[in-house]
Amino acid sequence: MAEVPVEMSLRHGLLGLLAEAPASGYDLTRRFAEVLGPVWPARHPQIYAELTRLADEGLIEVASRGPRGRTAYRITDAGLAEVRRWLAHTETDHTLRVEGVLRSVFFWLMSPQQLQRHLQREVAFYTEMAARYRRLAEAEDRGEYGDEPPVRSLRLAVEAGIRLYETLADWARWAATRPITAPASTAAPATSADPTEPAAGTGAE
Amino acid sequence: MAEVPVEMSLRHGLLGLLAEAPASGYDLTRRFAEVLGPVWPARHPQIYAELTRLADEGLIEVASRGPRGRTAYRITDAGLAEVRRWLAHTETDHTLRVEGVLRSVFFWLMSPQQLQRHLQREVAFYTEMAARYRRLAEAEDRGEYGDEPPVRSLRLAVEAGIRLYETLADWARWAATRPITAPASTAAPATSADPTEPAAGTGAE
DNA sequence: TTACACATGTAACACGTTACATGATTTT
DNA sequence: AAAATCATGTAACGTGTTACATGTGTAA
Repeated sequence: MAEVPVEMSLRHGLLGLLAEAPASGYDLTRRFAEVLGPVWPARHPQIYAELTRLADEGLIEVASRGPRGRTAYRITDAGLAEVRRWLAHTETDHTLRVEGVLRSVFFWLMSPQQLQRHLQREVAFYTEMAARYRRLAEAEDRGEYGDEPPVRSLRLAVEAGIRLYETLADWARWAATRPITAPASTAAPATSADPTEPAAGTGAE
Repeated sequence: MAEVPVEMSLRHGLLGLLAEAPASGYDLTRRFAEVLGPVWPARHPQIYAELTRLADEGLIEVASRGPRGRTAYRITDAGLAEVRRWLAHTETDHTLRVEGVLRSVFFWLMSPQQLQRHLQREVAFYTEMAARYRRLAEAEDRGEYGDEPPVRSLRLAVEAGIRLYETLADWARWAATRPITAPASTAAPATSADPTEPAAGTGAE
């Protein structure tokens, strides 16, 4: 209680999910993995630890105990107030941390062949993710999950997923058309003895 | 040398920057803050610690010592090989971690007023960041930094910045038009007595 | 009866931030 | 002479991952 206010997204993510309905650490781990994974990953040890802390602080409480040690938690009034405080009265941390973009700063260290291969894989990945979120959005739009406020909120996050991954796919496609190491006339020349490529097999993969 | 291969973006980010030219911890801290900050933040204690480790492992070496204890490092052949290995032969970590999107999952816990206010601020922030990157891109396109491969690479990262922030700005604007808590007819009705708004001050902050 | 999904946890370590600390050179 | 900037570092802590460990209930 005499603690300084801390910012920490996982804790508020858990509180937010529990604001919808009681859930166990196991449930929450799955929701994080399935829905929030790409936006906010969290493994079970971290989740269980945080739940213990939240309970100690009175922001959540045990709702029920089930079969194999299953412990479901319910959010308390204090917990609800805390998520709301976080949402409405704290600054969003705007750090992005996109490794795919960080790597692009160093593309000049790759051979044109390696770069094309890399960007193709990136495009494939981002496209697939965009499609996955698009399917989710369509299911939601078909009303498969109802249209309660929590579902409408989730729809927004899903839309962000679609748009972000589409943007990254477009970006990677565009990047593939830009000459980096070669002074270049138009696009990739495909063949060239390249000193950046190690002689023999790359080993793994 | 008998170490297991580790993945870790900061270390490769540093190696990548040093592949361009020798630099000190101070220089690298500034480059991370100025250019890579929004994509990959790193504070000086982490950078100095990592530089020490990289030097121990022979991936970089002291290039020169300057005025007030300044120590510039240069990448070694082993270091160059390591960045290249990372770029061409390791999987990109595709985790996004965007707090602004995580928060959207819980928008239903905010009053319409709070939500509009929040989204307005988000739009403002993302728009400003997009503009900042756009200015950088324009300077690069004007040739102000030359057109060497490292600059061309950086141009790609800058483009990603523009596109990602624009996407987020658009998304936030779109989100503001979607009814969450109200069953709604068209757009935001602006006034409504809302039980989600706590009566008095929320306390701290 | 065997395997699988459910369910929770600990320990060790890797990564990252904040606060503190120190001192040198340069600019005003 | 003071302030700003350069330049590096330590210590403590917060956050996040991996590997290990353990046991229960259900379905094949």
